[in-house]
Amino acid sequence: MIDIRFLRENPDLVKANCRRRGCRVDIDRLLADDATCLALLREIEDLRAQRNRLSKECRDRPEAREQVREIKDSLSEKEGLLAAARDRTDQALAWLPNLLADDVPDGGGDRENLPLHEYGDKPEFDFRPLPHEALGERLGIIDTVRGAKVAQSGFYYWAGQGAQLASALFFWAQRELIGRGFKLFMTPCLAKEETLFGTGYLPFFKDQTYRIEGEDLSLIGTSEQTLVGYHAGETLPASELPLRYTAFTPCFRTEAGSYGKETRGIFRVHQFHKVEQIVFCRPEDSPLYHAQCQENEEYLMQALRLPYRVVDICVGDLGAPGYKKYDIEAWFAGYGDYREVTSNTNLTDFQTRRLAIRCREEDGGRDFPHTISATAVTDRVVCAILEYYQQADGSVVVPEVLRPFTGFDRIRA
RNA sequence: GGAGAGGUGGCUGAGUGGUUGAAAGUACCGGUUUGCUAAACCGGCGUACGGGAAACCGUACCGAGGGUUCGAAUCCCUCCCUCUCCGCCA
Repeated sequence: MIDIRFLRENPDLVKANCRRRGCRVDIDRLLADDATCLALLREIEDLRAQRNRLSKECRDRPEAREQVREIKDSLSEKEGLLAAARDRTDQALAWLPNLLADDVPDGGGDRENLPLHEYGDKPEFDFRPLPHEALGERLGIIDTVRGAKVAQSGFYYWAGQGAQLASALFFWAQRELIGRGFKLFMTPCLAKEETLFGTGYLPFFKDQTYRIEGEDLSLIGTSEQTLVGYHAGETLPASELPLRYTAFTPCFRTEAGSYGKETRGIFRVHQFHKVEQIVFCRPEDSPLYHAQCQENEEYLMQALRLPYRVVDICVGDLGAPGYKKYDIEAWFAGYGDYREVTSNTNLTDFQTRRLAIRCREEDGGRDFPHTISATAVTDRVVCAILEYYQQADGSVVVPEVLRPFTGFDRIRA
């Protein structure tokens, strides 16, 4: 949420931001509605003050009651106008995207993200490497057919050694993050609209959300929603920041409108699994912790020995709540290209404003903390492992760091 | 799912129509005093929004939303949540 006072004082800046992001909110109309609200608010508060004063006299002076009644009539009329104007401003404000960091690259979509650096050597094969879906099928560890039978196309099973490998990865990643100061949670996998709105998923990604019929509940698209929402309405002592939270949850996305886009394999599915990193920090510290989360992500990739590159996300690919975002794209040997496996976003105070999460300094000063939301690992990382570690005989070697958790060092058909 | 109880400030807890934004206690902050620890005493101590250079003023807030009334924490309606007992259950 953009601070309405910031908008009043910097309309041109917000307009420029909207233009850059292709956001169609009419700022002038928003400001006009806001001015109406302020004017009405002043009138209403004056009337209420009069009413309160007069009604205290009513005991001794019953004739004052008639005056109060008149005030009430004009009050309720103005209150109606205020409610309508406020509704319009809230609506517009809800759709206003976050500001952008100065150095966000231009660009209209994911093709124009800016590669920053690469790590690791792409593997050389003396055979033709397979994509993960082919490997998964041959090894009997990815079952999309039964996923579709039991649920729907876009769902799948990890089976046998594949499920063990995935579990090992997720468990290992959680342990690593705990070792880096993160507090582990197991969270609800459903959340109410307020929570999805507060974390910026609504209204922007409404069509990506599975909603439970007849309930104010939706399946979470990420544990970011439940981990950030955890502190909704709270005031955090600044001395306790940063708070680092992690959780492993399933993530549900309808992927409406993305049919035909990367539909092969299990790269884009309705349910995936993710270990998440969330940081709440003082506003001035968010670039620091954004970098720290990035370092954590890269550390995990490096420990797995997966080649990857880091890309700086351009305007067109940066979601409305984001201020600055980096993705890690792992090398998918069978696919023959880099593909997104994790992302790391500095959301500044966009979420904390919506969720009314504040921090209080020792001296009593209050502010909205910033949040960082970064992936640690997902199923996509398992896919990258399969493609990178595949062998000529069709087996897949288990990355060394995961062997203590899988109990085997190779997946065979 | 059935029956009952309840939601007031950081916490405990008074308050059933009129200077109650809310007693009291506790916690916290400042001060005084007493060898230390501690205690005693005095003072302060909610949030948000609006106005103001500021002091400060106004408005709103006692789970949420409506209603009654000149006036609602207090009365009425709806909803939400929590707790206890019973049933069911991983």
